[in-house]
Amino acid sequence: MRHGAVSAGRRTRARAARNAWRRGEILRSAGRVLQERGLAGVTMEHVAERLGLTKGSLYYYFEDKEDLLYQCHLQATAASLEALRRARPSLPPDGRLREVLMGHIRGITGEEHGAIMLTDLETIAPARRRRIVAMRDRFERGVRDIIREGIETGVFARVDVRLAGFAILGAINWIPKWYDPRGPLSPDEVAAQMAGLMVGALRR
Amino acid sequence: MRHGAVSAGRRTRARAARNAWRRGEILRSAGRVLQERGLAGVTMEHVAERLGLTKGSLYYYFEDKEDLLYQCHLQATAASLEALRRARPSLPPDGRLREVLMGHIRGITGEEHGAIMLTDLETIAPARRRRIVAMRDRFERGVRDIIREGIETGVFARVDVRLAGFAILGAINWIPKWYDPRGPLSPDEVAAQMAGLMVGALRR
DNA sequence: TGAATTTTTGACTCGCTGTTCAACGGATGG
DNA sequence: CCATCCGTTGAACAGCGAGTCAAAAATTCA
Repeated sequence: MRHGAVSAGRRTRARAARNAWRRGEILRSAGRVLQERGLAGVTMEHVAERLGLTKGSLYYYFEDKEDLLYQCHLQATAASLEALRRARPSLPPDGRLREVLMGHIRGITGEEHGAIMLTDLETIAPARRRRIVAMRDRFERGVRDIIREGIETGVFARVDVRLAGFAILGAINWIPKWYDPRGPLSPDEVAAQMAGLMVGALRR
Repeated sequence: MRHGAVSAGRRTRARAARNAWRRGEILRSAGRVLQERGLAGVTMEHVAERLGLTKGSLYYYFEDKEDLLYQCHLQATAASLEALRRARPSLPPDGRLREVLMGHIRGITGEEHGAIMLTDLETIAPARRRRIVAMRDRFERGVRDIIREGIETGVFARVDVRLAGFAILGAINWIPKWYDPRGPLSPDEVAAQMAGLMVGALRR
């Protein structure tokens, strides 16, 4: 019995892990297709095809297409928030901002959850959209806080914090439009160079 | 006969002007709907509805949906190129860049051809796409040239020209994602402030 | 006014794509 | 070796939305 229970537990856990991995695979696939064809051109079949599945299978893992898109957004936004959380508070504002931005950029250029930031939130129903927007706002606020602190400390020039935040995040979110992973710059290099550029632009 | 010919000529010209105006109206309508619903959510019916027309009418002015989108892109890109052309060569690099960017921003935030820059070019067939890309490249090259000149003149800091160009244009192209025309900032104010921010970031 | 021309309509077709579901195979556990 | 459950299939359906077109309406011109 105990043995049986453990065994059952093991099975379930292994299954669950497999399941989660599959979900992740689908999300990545969706991210890549999204980047290639643009939101307007993505079909469930495209997403499935890329994994050698049929579109029917996708519905075993996700409620519907919107759910799939939503999870993509969620994951991408969560990754950026994670970068914010991770930034070592011991660093001065410029160093800290650099870390946050690099994390954000890596999340966007990496394979994990291809640049969904770009796609329109308009296609997602209000309830789900609110959650994404709330997370995104929290991230933006975090970035602005660092900029503000930098100005007060005298490390950064006296810019309009709100606008500067928008400008920096816009510059970053735009990266997928021109960045080619097969090009000479690795994701890490882009992250480092772009983050350096931004922080350098703020510094005085 | 001569009279008849002249009269016919007049008629044709007036008609053509009306026709062109209508086309422009449709493009503007498409631009606005595009901004509201995102490329994935735009239907021909939406575009027509906004003007009190039926979608059938649109096909009198445009070949198909792709053609409509293409013309939107064309107009927006042309406007930015125009800003580049207009920039007074007598100005120093920083002033000239400021003028170009302001023109570009006004084109994006204005009513004329609402932010199509945002939407994916992927939905447009290769032949047409090439033309848009060529124009966009010409614009980007123009901006980079100014940046380079500024660096050589010593007005701008020694940044990576390519990356700086991408960053600046990204920051600008992202504006429609957060800018609300009904907010406190007029399009001209946004243009002035953002352009100022960019040029200030480059200046050394 | 009447004829000619431009513009708009609205109903129709048709392909595409999201979604469902009953059935199937394959792995897992006993 | 059987029973069970999981994951996948592929066929079917439904609805949406692009595009068509003959006919109607509006406009222009003589």
